[in-house]
Amino acid sequence: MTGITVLLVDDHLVVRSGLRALLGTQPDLDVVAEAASGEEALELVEQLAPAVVVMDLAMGAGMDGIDAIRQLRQRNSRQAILVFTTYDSDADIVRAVDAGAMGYLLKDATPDEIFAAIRGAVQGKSVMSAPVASRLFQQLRNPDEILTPREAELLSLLTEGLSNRELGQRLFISEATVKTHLAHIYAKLGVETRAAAIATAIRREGMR
Amino acid sequence: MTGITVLLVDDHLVVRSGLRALLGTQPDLDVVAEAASGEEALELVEQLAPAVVVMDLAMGAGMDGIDAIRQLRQRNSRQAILVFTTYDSDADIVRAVDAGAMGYLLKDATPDEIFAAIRGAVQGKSVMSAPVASRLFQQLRNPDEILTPREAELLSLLTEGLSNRELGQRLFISEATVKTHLAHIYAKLGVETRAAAIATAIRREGMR
DNA sequence: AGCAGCATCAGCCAAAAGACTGAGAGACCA
DNA sequence: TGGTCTCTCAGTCTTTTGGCTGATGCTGCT
Repeated sequence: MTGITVLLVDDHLVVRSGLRALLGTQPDLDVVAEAASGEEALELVEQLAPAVVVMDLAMGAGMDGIDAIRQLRQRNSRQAILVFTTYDSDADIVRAVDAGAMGYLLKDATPDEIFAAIRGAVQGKSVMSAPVASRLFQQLRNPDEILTPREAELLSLLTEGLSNRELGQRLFISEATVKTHLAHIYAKLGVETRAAAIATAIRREGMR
Repeated sequence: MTGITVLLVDDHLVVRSGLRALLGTQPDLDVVAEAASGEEALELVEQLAPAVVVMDLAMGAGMDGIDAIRQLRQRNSRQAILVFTTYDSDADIVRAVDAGAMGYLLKDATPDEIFAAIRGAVQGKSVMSAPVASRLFQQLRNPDEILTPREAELLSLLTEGLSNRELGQRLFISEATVKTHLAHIYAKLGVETRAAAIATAIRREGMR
């Protein structure tokens, strides 16, 4: 009678109980354990070998979700890993998929979406929330929006609040060059001011 | 037999079910309804007049938690309002308390803390998570660095990348006033440019 | 060899942001 | 009543940013 065994990983107790309550309504889904940290998750996977791991990315202290996914993959465990998180940051999506996540759900997903994602994951299907999918799709369609390494470097410093002059000094380039790079960055990010660039960089790209 | 009636407000279904499951273990706490938005919350409060409203601050679209709290206070309803959110941003704390919140809990609070906060709130006690309290405490020691509610509101919008003009339009004040507020904010944050202010706001204040 | 992309730089101009001073209205408190 | 705080606004001046055009050297690919 054993259905699909599920391990929940989230540092927030309310989220874990919420998921447990939701999944409890489905006869074929069995939450076999909960973990509040990446470390705990690794242990429990080893002990219980659940079919699916539902994992938050942001985990208070210690190992974060991405690291945990990587570790699981390295131990070539065969769990299907589903990311279940609040933010649809481009960088997080790419990193999670790269680390080996099977699906990517947002916390405002409907119960049906969550159930479907879990059932799909054990069958090797990749499921993601609509906003997440559309972000990935958009990235594939617009390669123009990919920052060059130098631009990314500049953007990273930009999020620390440096002025053009300081950026130039830090990177050993003239202020004119800084401006050129910034203009390109703004165009690629679809913004018009440095403030907006910083805001989108931190939110969308997950920089900090 | 009626216990303390509670309304849950959070745009994430899992969080609502989690809270409902947790509160369900306490015989004296009755979750009478759930709302997924600020608008919905206002309606349900009017209809059901719950003793306590447990409210998330970040709510996808539309009215955010702070606005909802303000509206509730204006309709001089006597609900105790508890903020239940993920981030312990200084600015959010100030604004929420200013708007009329009785307590401020973080989502990684233990069940006992949550229960105690709800029971305390109906008796007029103000309860907050330890990290939140320590932030407020630290602020009291450096009164020069405390942002006024208006400044906090402005800073919050600032982190979205708005220009001075846009800030003025959004807050219905002149650009001159925006500049004055910004000058004060910069002084309090110890920065000199808006970019740096955004950077520190996001890193130090946990805004996003 | 030729072309495309990247990184570098200059100069010009308009717009935005920031520093500084001063000031009035309302709230709150001693 | 007087003092303090907060929020509001104005004007001036300097600095910074951003938009635009154009240009050079390097690399890698075809």
